[in-house]
Amino acid sequence: MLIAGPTASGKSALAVALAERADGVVINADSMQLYKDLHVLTARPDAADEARVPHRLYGVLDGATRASVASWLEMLAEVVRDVRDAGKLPIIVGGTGMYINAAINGIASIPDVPVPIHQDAVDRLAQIGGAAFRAELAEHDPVMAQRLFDGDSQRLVRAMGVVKATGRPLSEWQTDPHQGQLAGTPFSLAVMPPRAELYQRIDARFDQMITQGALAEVEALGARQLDEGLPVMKALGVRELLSHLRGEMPLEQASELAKRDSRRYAKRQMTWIRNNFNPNYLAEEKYSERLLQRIFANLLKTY
RNA sequence: GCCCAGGUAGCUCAGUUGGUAGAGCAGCGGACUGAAAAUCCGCGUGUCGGUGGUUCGAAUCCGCCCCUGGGCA
Repeated sequence: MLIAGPTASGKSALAVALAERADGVVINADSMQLYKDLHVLTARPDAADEARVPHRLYGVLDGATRASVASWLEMLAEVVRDVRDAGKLPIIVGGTGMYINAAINGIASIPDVPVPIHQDAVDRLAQIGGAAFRAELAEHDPVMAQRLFDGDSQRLVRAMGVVKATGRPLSEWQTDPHQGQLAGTPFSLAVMPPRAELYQRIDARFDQMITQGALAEVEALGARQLDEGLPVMKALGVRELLSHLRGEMPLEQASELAKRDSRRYAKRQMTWIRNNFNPNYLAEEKYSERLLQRIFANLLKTY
């Protein structure tokens, strides 16, 4: 089973409820909840949830490491196999569209880009700017250069790194047969609450995170002096709360900015779900008992 | 009650000597193939407080009314 939804939609609560009734295991498909450093701020399931049903792939990586779709997909394959071997139902839940997409469709098998080559691309881009960098990329991978914008630094660097490291354009690698998708056809669900209601929940939840210790968490993360480019450092709220802790802005302002970023993120997630995810069941409301009953009815009808 | 200053986008405000309006923020739509809570692309969303008038033409000028803030009583 696959559950997608924007942040604060209640998809995790739904996953737990379904797992309880269907002898399932909840498996994380959320890039930030992979890291152990930010328990509260990334809204990871709490001890009470974990006591109700088994959870996998939550807080399994150190913040100093860099996950990727590919590494997640590998971990996922192993976990799903374990869960199935145990005769339980895997329930994959998360808001990271690219991960969910990989679970359904797999990904092209592309060699790793060595760190020095990646770093060269990063430095080069910073030095000559996006437009010139993209022109250089066009000499190695015209298809990708055509497809990307000057400002899309992340994809430009990735494309350059791959072609330099492998001698073959990323645009070609990506047309290779995809691998690693899950076997079978999952029952898929999307939780898409009304916008205004979701935004209210996001705002309220952030205040709650603060009272539950998000600040201390971020302070501890900051004390580790990790590279600012690491994924965990990009979690929503980290930048603003660190800024507040350095005395650069009042907590209230940091909160407002973090909430705004979270709302924008939720909007991007919903755009992704609308246009890239075709669920067996679309719930345009937040999680509730009634919703659960309707989902079960639908499930039985489908299978 | 009188005197000022204001009422323009969801918010804060611009708006030349009259030619039916534009910035920032918020917001909305979209892309997404190994950092994805990332990284990008696109879009003003409007009874210019109301109503009469002057004018070919009014957010701009005049009258009256309503509302907000400040002052004087």
